[in-house]
Amino acid sequence: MIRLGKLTDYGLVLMTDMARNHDRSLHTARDLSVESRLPLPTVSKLLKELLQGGLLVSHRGIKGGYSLARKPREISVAEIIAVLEGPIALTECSTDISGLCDLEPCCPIKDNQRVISQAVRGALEKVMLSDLSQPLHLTTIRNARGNLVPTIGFVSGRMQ
Amino acid sequence: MIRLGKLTDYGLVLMTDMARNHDRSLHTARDLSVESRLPLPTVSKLLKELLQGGLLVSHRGIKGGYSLARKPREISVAEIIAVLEGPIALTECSTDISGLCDLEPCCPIKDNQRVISQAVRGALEKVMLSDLSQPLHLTTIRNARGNLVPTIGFVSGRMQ
DNA sequence: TTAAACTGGACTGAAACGGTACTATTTAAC
DNA sequence: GTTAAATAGTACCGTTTCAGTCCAGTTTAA
Repeated sequence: MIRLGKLTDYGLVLMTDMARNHDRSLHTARDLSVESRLPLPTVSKLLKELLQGGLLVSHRGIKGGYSLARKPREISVAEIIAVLEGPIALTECSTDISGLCDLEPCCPIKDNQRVISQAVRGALEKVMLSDLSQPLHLTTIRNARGNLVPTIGFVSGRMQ
Repeated sequence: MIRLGKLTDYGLVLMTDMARNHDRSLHTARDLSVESRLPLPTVSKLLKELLQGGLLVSHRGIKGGYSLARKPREISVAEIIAVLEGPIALTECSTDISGLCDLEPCCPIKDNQRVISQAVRGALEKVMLSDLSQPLHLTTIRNARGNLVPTIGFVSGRMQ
């Protein structure tokens, strides 16, 4: 399974939450912890990283907090992942930093790895934070007949 | 960094190698080990997994070996990765198996995770093994003027 | 001055991963 | 029929990475 670490997943949750409540100018780590049901230390850690990655701006001191550095539609999922997991590449070979792979000088598929990484990167760059935050709230969704129904933990067939 | 395990990377190397030497009907683990410069036990292990995943067919006994189950253009990179790493999903939540996530009943972005996973999966399904094996051999590539130049460990700007 | 919030770094237990070894089974060739 | 070469299956272990936590420091509104 190609997978993101849990922390990156949580990071996406936090970013999505901030995008949803975009009207609120400042989000404290504590608030986000409660809303996301994630432990405070973890939330705090993630916010720091997202800040350092330039995705958030912070206001220190009491009455401080974090807010999105840009509009949700201007932040791609690729960026968020890159900040939390490093550059998006499927192997060390695909990174721009060289010298990490033993087979480097004669690696048979080095350039092909780039093809793959680029495909994934391109796909993720097209998904924006606004795409994650707007479409469906989990509490109510519209069913096939167009009626609004309360839903818990069930996902519409929209994507599949 | 979204990344594949080293073993998956090696698996791609092996599959690519078999696709390149597609004329040779049978490839032994030993041959592939020499060609790929990968340790024999590792190669052997990978070939077993690729076999079980249905990507290879095997012939046992002396003069045995492995060969591709289908033509290179009919095997996608997504399949290879899925065999070696499990289903392509970015988080446990994105898998069809449920009940793994604590937040499952009220996860705020569960359906959105699927959007992301689907984007990546779609991208990888479009890249076929034949795309990896044919385009450029590392020894010679064509430069901007169309001249064939010997190249070692350098990649053309084709993708970027 | 105080309390609430961010900032930075360090630490630890657990899980995953890479890598290897061993044994059994199959089969072509002599 | 025996042998040697190859696949098939399983089990193991050391290393590394990851998730998660904690603490001490800094900033700033009230």
